[in-house]
Amino acid sequence: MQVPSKLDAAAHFDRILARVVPGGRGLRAWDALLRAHATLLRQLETDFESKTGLALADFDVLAQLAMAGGALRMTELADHALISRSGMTRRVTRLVQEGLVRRSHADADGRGVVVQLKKSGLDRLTVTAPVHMRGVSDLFLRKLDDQELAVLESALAKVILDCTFG
Amino acid sequence: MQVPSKLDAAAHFDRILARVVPGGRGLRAWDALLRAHATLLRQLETDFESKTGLALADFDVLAQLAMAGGALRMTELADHALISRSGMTRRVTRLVQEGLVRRSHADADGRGVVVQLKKSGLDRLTVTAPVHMRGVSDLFLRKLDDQELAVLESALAKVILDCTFG
DNA sequence: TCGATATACTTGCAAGTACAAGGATTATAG
DNA sequence: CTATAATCCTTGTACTTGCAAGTATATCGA
Repeated sequence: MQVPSKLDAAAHFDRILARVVPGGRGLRAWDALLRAHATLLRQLETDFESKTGLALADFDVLAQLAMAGGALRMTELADHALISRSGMTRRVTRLVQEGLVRRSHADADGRGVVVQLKKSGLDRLTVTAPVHMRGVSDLFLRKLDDQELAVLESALAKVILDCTFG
Repeated sequence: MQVPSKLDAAAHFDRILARVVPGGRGLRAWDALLRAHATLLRQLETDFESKTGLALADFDVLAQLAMAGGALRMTELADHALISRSGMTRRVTRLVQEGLVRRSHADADGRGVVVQLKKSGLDRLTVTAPVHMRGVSDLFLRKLDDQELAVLESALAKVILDCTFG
């Protein structure tokens, strides 16, 4: 038989699930995490880019730099932004071309590159940050109460892994 | 001044944040969501692919088909898998080449394409599903108690949007 | 009935990503 | 002091993605 019957497929899959995750415990939470992340980010990226002309990924780099006091090494920047080092190299190249950040050499380490936020970058951040924060607030924060946010924060913090990208 | 001083950048950014999100309410929850998703998926994808030789994205298609009873239209499949229709076209093409699913025409709609899980696809799913479920269980479910999972499920369900991809 | 519009899927294309390899510098061990 | 290994970043390459346009079918309105 090439194509399993309708009932077979679903029932069979359910049995396999039940063997590893009894009662499907928490699987709906996992699914909700995937759906919430995918749809929220999709919407936030689209809205942000259309309103500001800036890619949300580029905004994130500027914000990470600002939160770190204005400068970070390439590797730190990549870790903070959750992308690979090679990806960050190209992203920084774009931001340098747009005049928002500058590259300079690390004082103590000849291999290192320090990315610095320029005034124009901080200005751009100043204008665009409220747009993004408003988006996060409207689509996420305002829909949840303080207790929910507290549980989200502590629970999700427990499952964060320490892994590098690329 | 090309490069803002260290204190300026961070303090300035904090002030902007505080204007839109007083007290930074819930922003750490948002950040935890992004980090948890990125690091968990990274690890799960790497582990799963190395253990089974199957891309996690392909596994997801097979699982969605099984849960739906064995067959879905292209558009439904794309919606379930949270990717664009064009992306699903290519993914299904790969799965057809591997002999795991088949394309057939929708009975009532000449435009439609129905993707059907084949026996070999269900077999592949049977072998690989425990690997993925075990990963989700180890990295996510087992680290959280029932109450945390319940709050995650209900809270995240509230923020899921109804948007299409591509 | 027939033309206009909408929907379903596929394909061309541009953009982004990660992996692997490479060049440069620093750290470590003998 | 030197050789080896480790680290930091960049570049080559292959792959994946989504958007926009194209083709085919279906639906709606006059």
